[in-house]
Amino acid sequence: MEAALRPEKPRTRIQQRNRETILEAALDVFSTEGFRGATLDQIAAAAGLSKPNLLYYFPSKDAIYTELLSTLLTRWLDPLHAVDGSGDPIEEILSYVRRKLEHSRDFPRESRLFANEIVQGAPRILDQIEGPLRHMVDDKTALFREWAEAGKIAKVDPYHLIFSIWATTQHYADFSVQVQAILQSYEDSHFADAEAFLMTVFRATLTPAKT
Amino acid sequence: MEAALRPEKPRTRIQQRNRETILEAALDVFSTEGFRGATLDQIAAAAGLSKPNLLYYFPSKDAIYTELLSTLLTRWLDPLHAVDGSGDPIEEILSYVRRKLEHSRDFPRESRLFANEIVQGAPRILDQIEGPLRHMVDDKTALFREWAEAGKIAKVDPYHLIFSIWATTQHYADFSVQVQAILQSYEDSHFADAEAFLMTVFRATLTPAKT
DNA sequence: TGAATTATTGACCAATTGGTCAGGATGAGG
DNA sequence: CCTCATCCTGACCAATTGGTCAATAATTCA
Repeated sequence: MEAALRPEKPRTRIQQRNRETILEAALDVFSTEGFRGATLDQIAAAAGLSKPNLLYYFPSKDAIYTELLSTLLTRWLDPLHAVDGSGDPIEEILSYVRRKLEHSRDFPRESRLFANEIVQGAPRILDQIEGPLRHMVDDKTALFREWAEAGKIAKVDPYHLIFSIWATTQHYADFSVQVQAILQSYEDSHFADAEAFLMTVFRATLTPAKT
Repeated sequence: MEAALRPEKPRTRIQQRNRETILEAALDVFSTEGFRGATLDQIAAAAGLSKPNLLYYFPSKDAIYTELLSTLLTRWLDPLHAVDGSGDPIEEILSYVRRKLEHSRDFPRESRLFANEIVQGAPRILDQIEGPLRHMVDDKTALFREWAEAGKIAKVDPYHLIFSIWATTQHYADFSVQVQAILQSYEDSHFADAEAFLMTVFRATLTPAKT
């Protein structure tokens, strides 16, 4: 049973190390070139391995990409999972924004890989989106709606609220070239400003109108 | 002089028609596959022409792509150009948001093509971004800053304001697959909701605090 | 109509790409 | 030290891809 779900675990140290090296290099290449744009030769070069050696550890280019995508998606969803009814609603949502922004700062390649996949029609991840992702969003929007009914946050469309959080936070990873070209900041210095700005925006949006 | 700036204008009717057919088909293909992912065969098939015939009208794959990109960029920037000091500041900015959202609804392929290019590091449009685009943004942020000083809009970072407008509006084109998977709306029906939501967000963000 | 210009194509090419395979190198365990 | 499994590679392959070219078809226009 276990074996059926996770058919292969790396056995030797070498396997462990090389699989990781490959995935790391592949993330670099796939995130800037997209699936079709990336070549095994590029990945092999980036990993410091020969192309046949890549294919000793992974059955195909597709397999590398798919593995990256699936591990990526869980991490992408994690912050949303953490949103629950325990704390102050507005602070809860603002924390989510903050976590997503940190995600963009700390894992920009993952964000770009995901962006590439979605922009191009999500050909190999659509079922994940229509399944788990959609369900979790449905869950959280229900929670947001409760909060709105109870007057704890302003009455805004919860789906579009989530979209706007995704859009504004991911922007700093996905469009970082543009952001840096405009701000002429070559480090991550602008993330602090971005956070301050987004806190203002979402606090203003979510604070209920005075009765 | 004129000729130097626009070295080649389509001469015959056939040229006019076929160049347009090709660009239209190429927009379809490039926007969903990215530059490297797209093939001349795909574009030729989509255009209903033979591959050598494509290359009779355009010198290379690159040339088709570049032509699309440059015409696209001007249209992308147009709405920002239209923002000036003539009207009420908040309404002026909200109009900009509305126009950008309409752009996403009416020209999603252009938006995705642009997104593809930027996500992948803007290899063939970076100078356009560092030049004209950045200058216009610098212009408009200066205007926003004046408005903020004068107390006509809230004091928010004008650069991040613009980023957030781009991010939230383009999201509906670039990530339309995701949006539609979550909302399960297969038409553009959600654009009206998105507009209402974004109007709320930016009005709340820009309305100055009561003194 | 007929000559000149423009449009179109099949056949072809060199380079690239994902992937295979037989055999050799390098470990780990006894 | 020997053996066996793991690891690695050069050489190779078929398919794809951007692009060329000579020859043919269609238009244009006098």
